[in-house]
Amino acid sequence: MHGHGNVPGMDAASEVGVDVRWSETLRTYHAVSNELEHELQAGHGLGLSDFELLKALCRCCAPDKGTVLMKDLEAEMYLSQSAFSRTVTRLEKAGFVERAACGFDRRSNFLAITDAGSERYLSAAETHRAVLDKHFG
Amino acid sequence: MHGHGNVPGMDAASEVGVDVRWSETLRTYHAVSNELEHELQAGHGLGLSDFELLKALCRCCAPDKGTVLMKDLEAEMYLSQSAFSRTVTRLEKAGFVERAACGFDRRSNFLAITDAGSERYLSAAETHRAVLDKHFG
DNA sequence: GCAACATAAATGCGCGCGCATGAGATGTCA
DNA sequence: TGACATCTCATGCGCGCGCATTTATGTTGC
Repeated sequence: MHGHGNVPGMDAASEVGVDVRWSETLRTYHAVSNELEHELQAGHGLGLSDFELLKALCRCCAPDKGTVLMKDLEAEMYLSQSAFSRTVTRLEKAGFVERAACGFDRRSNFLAITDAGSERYLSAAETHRAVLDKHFG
Repeated sequence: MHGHGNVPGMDAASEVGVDVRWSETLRTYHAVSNELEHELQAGHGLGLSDFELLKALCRCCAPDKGTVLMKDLEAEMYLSQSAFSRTVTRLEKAGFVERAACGFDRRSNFLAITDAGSERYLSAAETHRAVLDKHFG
């Protein structure tokens, strides 16, 4: 049953190790992301992708201007282009983010975080850190 | 900005460490699960949850009988009860799994893997291992 | 200048997920 | 026994996701 391969000895052991690493990743991911999702939603009205986008926006934008090109921000995230676009729409409707036209390329948009977005992110980040500390600390 | 807490010194460093562990989990999870999803779907017509259910079914059932109570199998998986139920329905329609009534509690169902399910799982497991080896090996 | 191709973002679509609820079977207790 | 809680599983519903396509621009080669 076990061992489809041709190299005997520590082959099976290393394969088991790979399995263990993956199943621990799965376990950790589901436990933490489920709790993050619930806590962020209940406490701050944010989904995990919403939070991650705000986090990346705070991290990537110039400290003075607070603005990034959407495509650059998208590259920082684990989301498809369409999911990213809709997350931006969601956050814009909530007033946490603003699209701004780019002067030299009218296909592109800048993205800026609003004051409300900044405040919401900062309070959500405390919840976020608390959950992470609980699981990893 | 950093450090909302009360213990100075290595506080900030440990918090960063927690962040890094979580973001690495996120990165690994997305990279591996996306590739697993694509490879399993393209090569064997199975989603990741389908595969994980077959895997748990092979692992949990008695070696001779090949059958488990649905609720027991559900407890082994990172799926809600409804998602689990629908995954079973999907796999049953595909002919990889069979529901069987439980004699002494008519609420319950046994779940059994079929020969076709076993074959499909075994070939998919090779793809699965290859992807895992590529990322972790 | 213009046709062909490339890029940024939005949108139509189907799918799998979780939550809430429903349907049916079983357990409990007066 | 009858009323009611509990358990197992299925289903209605809305949501966020990725894929494919569309729309609007830019860019390149002739």
